[in-house]
Amino acid sequence: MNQVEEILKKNHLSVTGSRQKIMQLFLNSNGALAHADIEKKTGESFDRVTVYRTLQSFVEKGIIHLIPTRDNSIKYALCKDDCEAGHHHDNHVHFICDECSKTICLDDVTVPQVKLPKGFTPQHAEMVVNGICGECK
Amino acid sequence: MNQVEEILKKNHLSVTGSRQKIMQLFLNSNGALAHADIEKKTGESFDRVTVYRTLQSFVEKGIIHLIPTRDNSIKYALCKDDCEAGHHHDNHVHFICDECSKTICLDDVTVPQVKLPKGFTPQHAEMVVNGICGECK
DNA sequence: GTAAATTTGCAACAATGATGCGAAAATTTA
DNA sequence: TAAATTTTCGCATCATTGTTGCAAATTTAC
Ligand SMILES: [Mn+2]
Ligand SMILES: [Mn+2]
Ligand SMILES: [Zn+2]
Ligand SMILES: [Zn+2]
Repeated sequence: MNQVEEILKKNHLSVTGSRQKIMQLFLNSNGALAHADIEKKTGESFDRVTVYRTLQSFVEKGIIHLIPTRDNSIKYALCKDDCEAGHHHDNHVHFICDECSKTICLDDVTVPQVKLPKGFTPQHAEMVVNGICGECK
Repeated sequence: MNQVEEILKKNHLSVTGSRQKIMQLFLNSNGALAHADIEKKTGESFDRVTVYRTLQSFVEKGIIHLIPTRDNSIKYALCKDDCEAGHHHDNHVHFICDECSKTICLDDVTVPQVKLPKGFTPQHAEMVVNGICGECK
């Protein structure tokens, strides 16, 4: 049983062509992927709707997480092992390169806490940094 | 000359019905506005395209700024006085209430700096905090 | 007040995403 | 391993969001 199959089985997802191919894409890619990237790379293999539904189920199972971007395009990236179905707890900073426009999970940089005004109760914080990445500099 | 007209003139925008009405909405509202909010509140007055273009020109002039959200819906809020055309420099944290789903500029809370891995050069950072706001708690 | 510049509304289009449903594929059962 | 059951897929269809070109209307400048 290969790595892809293992991940799907572990998360109680049936092993189908689209899921295998898309999961493999995430494992190969070193940055985050947009829906459009995936559709481009899977070529003619799958229907657009299937790609949407596959990404949704991966998110629900805690296999991948969404990354908010300033231009409101959704990106997806693999979660670390400790995310569970229905409850993500990655809390790392994301970096978007203005040069190559790659989106990178900075797994080792945690989102800092900020002191909020009286009355505000924080639940979750996201931080996205734009700039030039290591490879483009 | 009222406040709205003053703001428009100061930013070298011709004073038109849509711009006046939409600017007034921002001045009245205490939170950020989505395109849909604006369309709802301006009722039948203007075309959808006009609202888009009005918001765009306000952003370009540095009158309002975009707020990224986790669900990838764009929100807009008034900039502080020191933003200029083509170059925003609000760098405050934004808060989104999970209860009333209001989006609030925390003007006094600046986005903290984070130490990035070797090679990464930061240019701009956004931080969005979700939780319960002062009024909902 | 008139000419020039800008903005508006409309039509048309593109991109993104959701849903219902029958056909196909995967998993379970025996 | 074959049949029964469950799940997923692909297609058609629709909704929402946002963009563009262009002629008509409005605003501004003179
Ligand atoms: Mn990440
Ligand atoms: Mn703000
Ligand atoms: Zn780069
Ligand atoms: Zn609230």
